[in-house]
Amino acid sequence: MPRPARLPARATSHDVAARAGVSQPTVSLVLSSNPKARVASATRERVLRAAEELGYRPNVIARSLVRRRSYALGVLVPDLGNQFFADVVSGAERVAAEEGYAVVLTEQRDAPLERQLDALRARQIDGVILDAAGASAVPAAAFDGLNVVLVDRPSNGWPGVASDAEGAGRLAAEHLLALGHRRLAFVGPSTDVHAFRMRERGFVRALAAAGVTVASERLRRAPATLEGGQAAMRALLALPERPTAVFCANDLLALGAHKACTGLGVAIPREMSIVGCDDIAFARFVTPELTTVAVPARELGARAARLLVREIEAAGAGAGAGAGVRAAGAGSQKPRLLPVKLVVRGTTAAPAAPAARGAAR
Amino acid sequence: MPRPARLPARATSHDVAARAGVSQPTVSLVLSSNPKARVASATRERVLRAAEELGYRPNVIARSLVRRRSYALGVLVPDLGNQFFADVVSGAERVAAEEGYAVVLTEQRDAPLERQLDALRARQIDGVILDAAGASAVPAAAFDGLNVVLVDRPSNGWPGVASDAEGAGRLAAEHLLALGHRRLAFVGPSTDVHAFRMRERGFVRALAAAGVTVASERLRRAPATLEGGQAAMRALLALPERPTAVFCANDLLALGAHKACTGLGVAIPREMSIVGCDDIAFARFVTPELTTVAVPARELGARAARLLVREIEAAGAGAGAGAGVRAAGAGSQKPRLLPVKLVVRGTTAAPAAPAARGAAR
DNA sequence: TTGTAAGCGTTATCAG
DNA sequence: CTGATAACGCTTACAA
Repeated sequence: MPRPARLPARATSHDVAARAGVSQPTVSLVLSSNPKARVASATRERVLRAAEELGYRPNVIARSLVRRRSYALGVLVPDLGNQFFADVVSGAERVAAEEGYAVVLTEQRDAPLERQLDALRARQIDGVILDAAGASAVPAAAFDGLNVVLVDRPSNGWPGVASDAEGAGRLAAEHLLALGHRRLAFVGPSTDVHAFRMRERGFVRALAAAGVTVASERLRRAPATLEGGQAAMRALLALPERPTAVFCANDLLALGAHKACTGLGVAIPREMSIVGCDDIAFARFVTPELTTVAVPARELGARAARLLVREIEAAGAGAGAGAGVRAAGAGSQKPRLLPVKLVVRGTTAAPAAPAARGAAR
Repeated sequence: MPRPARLPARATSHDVAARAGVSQPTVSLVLSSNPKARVASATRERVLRAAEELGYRPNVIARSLVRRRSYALGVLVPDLGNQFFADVVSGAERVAAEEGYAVVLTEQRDAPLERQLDALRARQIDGVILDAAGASAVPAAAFDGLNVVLVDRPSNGWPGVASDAEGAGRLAAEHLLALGHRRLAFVGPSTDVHAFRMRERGFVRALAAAGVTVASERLRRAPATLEGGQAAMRALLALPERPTAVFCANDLLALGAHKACTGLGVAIPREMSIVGCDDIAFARFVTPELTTVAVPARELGARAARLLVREIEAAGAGAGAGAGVRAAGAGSQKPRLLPVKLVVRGTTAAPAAPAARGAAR
């Protein structure tokens, strides 16, 4: 059947070749900017002009097929609705674009991680960025033959980037201690997300180092959401001995706590100091603004992408496709943690009545 | 050169064929679930088993090359950091996944739209979802040969999905009028984003219909951000005749206004009623919670994806690739607007002192 | 320096 | 019903 009259069907390298009066591979040579491509500058010129005139764009799919590389990165996030993850994706996308890679976005949802990875593999994805995938035993074989970078979920098996979550907890503790707080609380989810765990640990340890402990009834577990934070704070406020300050594992929780206090007429920060973690944009939306520990989400994504691209190109150059199995690759793997930063705003102050001595010096 | 010892190199359809003792095309027939593929159930079984045993996954890239379809959708958003867009992407991704398409995410940033589309085209993207691209004259030729769906930016040239932005403005107006407000203000950006424009128009018209006008000094322009909202509200509060209520073009602005009031000790809603638009998650984070008009962002994305897929498959089935030029395709194009919904929460009430008559009935 | 030949892994169109 | 055979558009030796 004669192909239906199709508008200017995309020009191929053959068309360019014809127009330039050269062979098709020559076109490829000229345009692929292959280092060892020595073509007479005369013909190069002709080819370039022909390509220009035809508006030629190499077909990435065809290139992928023969090179066995798609120049695409998969990015897997639990939930785009979470500002933090959206930022990570944004950072990754920027770098990917700079490096000439496309980003194939996949939201985790309910689907099993294994299927998702499989789908990406079918597309010859060059590597994937895995964002805070619950440490739940990943089959490991699921990663077979894939270049992987983990975000905020260190693993001795695969390279990754993470923020200094323990440091975040420590900063919060030191800040609160310095203000004179001694009766402290912590609110965090019970899931096994590494970053949350470390924030808690950092907080508790820094306190311990100062001789302060968090009474178990002041250590509340709650889902990392607004509602979780509200509920936890209500429980805290109902305690016979209220804490004077609380550190929340993320800003959502902190904002929930903030809301609970406001709703119950508990003055922030006079009666209750609150410290969050992440520094999402909305930390500044409430009154008083939330004191929090800033985590560079975008930067996290950017580094992950950079690392992944390096990994890919190393693997690609060397042993062909089957890479990604061994961990750090060339050993250049320094699991350096991205620094976090305390951002003091309006939700923290010295405790109201007693205890206002000590670290104040 | 002998290929470097590579771990279980992905099985191809040839491998499956060999193992099943059939020809390669047969494998393709069996696995592509082609409707008119009548293969003896005996061989079908064998093929399926062989594929299973080898863990065979068809190479989507190869398929794309010959079918001239990538089964991938491009999604272009201005800024993932904006909760609203993130939701649109999320909705689109869900549907795309259901329909067997991957999502290639691109953030607009500074890059010219034209380049971005070109990059997508090079990847043989089957279509793109364009999210609130500023109505700034898009070269039109940039869309050549692409299936496009516009989100929240109606165009007579291309199909799209949008929310009932004008209705949103109307709902806000009616709500405020019903509460007895007569001295009203509007805050919105000056950019030519269609949805914002329509929200404003709906608001103003509904008021006009009730014989109420928005004095020009109570119509504030401000970037659609927290800061913009704050600044606008401060200006409003400084007016000799303060409005008793304000409608903001989106929740970010409303939250900014909220914050300005709280900071200045203006009681919400007693002294100032505020209505936002979008109903992002954070509308419930503040105290009192924000009254707003809910816009189904996720649903918007979902519909866009659905529409795009339909468009693609129609084009693919019919006239081959060159589609997307004419607008609605099969004319099934009903630019139905997604309904919005008023969500009354804590930031609206009857005005304090006078004027509390009228629509209250 | 440039052209020829041979794939990459599929799908599609035929004969057998 | 199944098996050759020919693309799809490009890269990469290898020859001329």
